[in-house]
Amino acid sequence: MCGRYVQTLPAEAMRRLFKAGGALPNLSPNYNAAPTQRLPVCRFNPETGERSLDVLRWGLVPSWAKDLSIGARTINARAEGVAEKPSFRSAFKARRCLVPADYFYEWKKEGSAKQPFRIGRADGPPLVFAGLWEGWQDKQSQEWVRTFTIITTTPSAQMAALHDRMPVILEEEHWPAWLGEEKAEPASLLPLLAPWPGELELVAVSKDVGNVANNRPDLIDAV
DNA sequence: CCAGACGTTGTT
DNA sequence: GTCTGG
DNA sequence: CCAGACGTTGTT
DNA sequence: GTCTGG
Repeated sequence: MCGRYVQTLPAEAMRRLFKAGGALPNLSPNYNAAPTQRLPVCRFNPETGERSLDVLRWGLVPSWAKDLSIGARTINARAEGVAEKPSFRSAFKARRCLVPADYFYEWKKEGSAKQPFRIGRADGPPLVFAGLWEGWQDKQSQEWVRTFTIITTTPSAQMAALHDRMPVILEEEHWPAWLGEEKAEPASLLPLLAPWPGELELVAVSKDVGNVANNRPDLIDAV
């Protein structure tokens, strides 16, 4: 769950949202953000004491991986195992990030067909997912690739009608702890990885969103 | 000791 | 890198 | 998450 | 049916 989302926030809006310093990413609005793509996340840099906006590859690749291919299957990390799983535990301890989104997409089975929905906060602000990031070095080229994953949890009462998982949504008051700006035992952060209890807006959209090659503003229009 | 795995999703 | 299974 | 592919041979 | 790529 949470394998596709919308990310159209202008860099300047993300800078304001997170009060980030440093360079701004130069990205086009993305109405069909998919695994392996480069997408913006917010990280805290302990050396500068500032938050930064950085463009990472979606699908966390552990440092020990032989190649990037595992990243297609690590686009989500289950909250229940994030502190223990070999692929995620070191990132959970030291490399947490925030992932901004306008909406995420969810497909509902309707008989043999699948109807996509866009899901966003009913009260206005963008979604901010709890994420983890990791660095991986290509042994051949020596180049570093930074990747991220979105944490999932059990669904809220509202989302349970649609699916059995949902992405972890963090409120602003919890961003400092999640980013590691405040000293905290990683285990003390686990309670944050709970289903967001607020109201979400579900809107049926075009089936065209299924094909990652499609990326147009009208993908988020109600159908 | 070495070899091999290391992840999520949905569906039956 | 680190744990599990054989 | 969905869409689209889904193979072999020999050689270093 | 199951894996890979985006």
